[in-house]
Amino acid sequence: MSRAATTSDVFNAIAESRRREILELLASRERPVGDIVAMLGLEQPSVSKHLRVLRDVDLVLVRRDGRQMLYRTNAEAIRPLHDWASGFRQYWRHHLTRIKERAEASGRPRIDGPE
Amino acid sequence: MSRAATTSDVFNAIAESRRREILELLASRERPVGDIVAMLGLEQPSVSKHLRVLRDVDLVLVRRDGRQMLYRTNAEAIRPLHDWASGFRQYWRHHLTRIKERAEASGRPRIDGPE
DNA sequence: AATATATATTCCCATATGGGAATATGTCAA
DNA sequence: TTGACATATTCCCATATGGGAATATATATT
Repeated sequence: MSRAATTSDVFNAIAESRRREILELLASRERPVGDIVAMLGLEQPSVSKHLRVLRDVDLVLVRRDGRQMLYRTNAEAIRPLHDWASGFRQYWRHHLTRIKERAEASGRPRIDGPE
Repeated sequence: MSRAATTSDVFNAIAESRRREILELLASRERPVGDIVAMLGLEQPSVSKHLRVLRDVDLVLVRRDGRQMLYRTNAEAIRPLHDWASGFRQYWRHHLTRIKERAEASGRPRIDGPE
């Protein structure tokens, strides 16, 4: 097997930094493709291809307005990513904090149980 | 140019679901490679290769214990990902909810505080 | 209809996989 | 030293890019 498709899920889709930039641009307001091309300095076909990937995983929504296609970020689709990362928050506190907590709470059932 | 290397950054490294599973396993405690192989049902070389990628972007830390290599997740490295996704939180609330909140709570401190 | 404008798609190509198989490396035990 | 155990690395291969160039599609304008 080879690497998973960029359109297989949100995690793969945002692996590309250009696509993350596009999502940032389209988060606060919808914009036509041409604006993205101008703002990021990419080739138009390149932007269209990235948008296609983002659309396939529902990270952006589109609507037509005359000859323009107006894209905007579907922030809701980024949530799973945020939630996944949030699961690690409890572990990224500084060591000192963790040691302190452990000392203060000795006797308490294992915080860090098996599995 | 082709697709970016999985070791180019955290975003590319976690694009692979197997690697995300490994990070979850190693978040609460360090474990030898063999345990990961058994728990995820993957081939040993495959696990070693995934661990190599995770190491290259500092998503895991290692120490040797006899012939075993004990790996554990470096949660701190997942933070950039979480932070990036957090930037979109303000946009993923439902419209109705947002409108309602705005109407009811003008002036009230944020329910959904920072972090 | 003919032309211009805005996007999308297709083709080609160098590159980076991820899995399987085989092999190398490192460490402990007898 | 020899053998067993635990990991890591290398090779091979099918697949999926992402960028550039060329082309197709859709819509507005005259």
